[in-house]
Amino acid sequence: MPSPLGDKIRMLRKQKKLSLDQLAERTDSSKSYIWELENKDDPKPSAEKIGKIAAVLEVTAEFLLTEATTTPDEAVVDEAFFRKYKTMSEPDKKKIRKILDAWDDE
Amino acid sequence: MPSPLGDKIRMLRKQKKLSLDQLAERTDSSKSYIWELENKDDPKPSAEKIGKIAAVLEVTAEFLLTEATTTPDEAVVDEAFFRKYKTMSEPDKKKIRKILDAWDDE
DNA sequence: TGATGTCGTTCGGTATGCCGAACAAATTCG
DNA sequence: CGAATTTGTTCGGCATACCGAACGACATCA
Repeated sequence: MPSPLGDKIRMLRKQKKLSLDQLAERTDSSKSYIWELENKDDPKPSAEKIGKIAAVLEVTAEFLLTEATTTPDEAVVDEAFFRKYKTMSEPDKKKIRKILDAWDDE
Repeated sequence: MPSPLGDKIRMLRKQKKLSLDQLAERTDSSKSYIWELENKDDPKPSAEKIGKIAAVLEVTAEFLLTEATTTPDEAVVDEAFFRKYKTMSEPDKKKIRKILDAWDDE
């Protein structure tokens, strides 16, 4: 019954050898709530909590929240793409963004 | 009485010429709630809502939550773009890459 | 053995995130 | 101008995020 978010939190917490109490303390939460995040069905924490938890666990909030749907080697290609994008001029980048923006308007 | 978060949302929303209703629709929210985020004292939205709002406004969630200024700098916009790109299907991503590859041999 | 401590689990209550619907203001258009 | 439409605002209420406190499970150590 746990969620991907819960699994990630538990895994990272144990990796850092923290108890529920310790993680709770460092994230201004209660341990019962950390437990809920790890074990309940579909937790919907606030941005604030996720931010603090991510900081303590030394990952990005994005990592905790997204489903990691790409394979590692896809990720490499994506990173390369992003690097190239960043070398472009601002007006050109804007054009690319526009293209992406309009992508799924039927 | 508005918060920094509220100011940023309002600013970016107007910049994109969206009404409360339109932004609400695109973020699976109600317009009354978007209004609350913009105008209430100390809003504490869920990570889910902030993620969706950030995506539509084309900034990062961290920018909305932590940054002091109301206007995102280039890096924030780039990062938001990259996140949006990563949500696309692999074939679609490939097309975008092709476009970028063909960019500078005019 | 049983006292002490640490860890995870459960649960009742409170605050508030978030909603829909009604209302007010502004804007468009005849 | 007035009617229609679009925008922003207010408000009552449901659902749930988040809490503290009590509980059981397990290890440690006298």
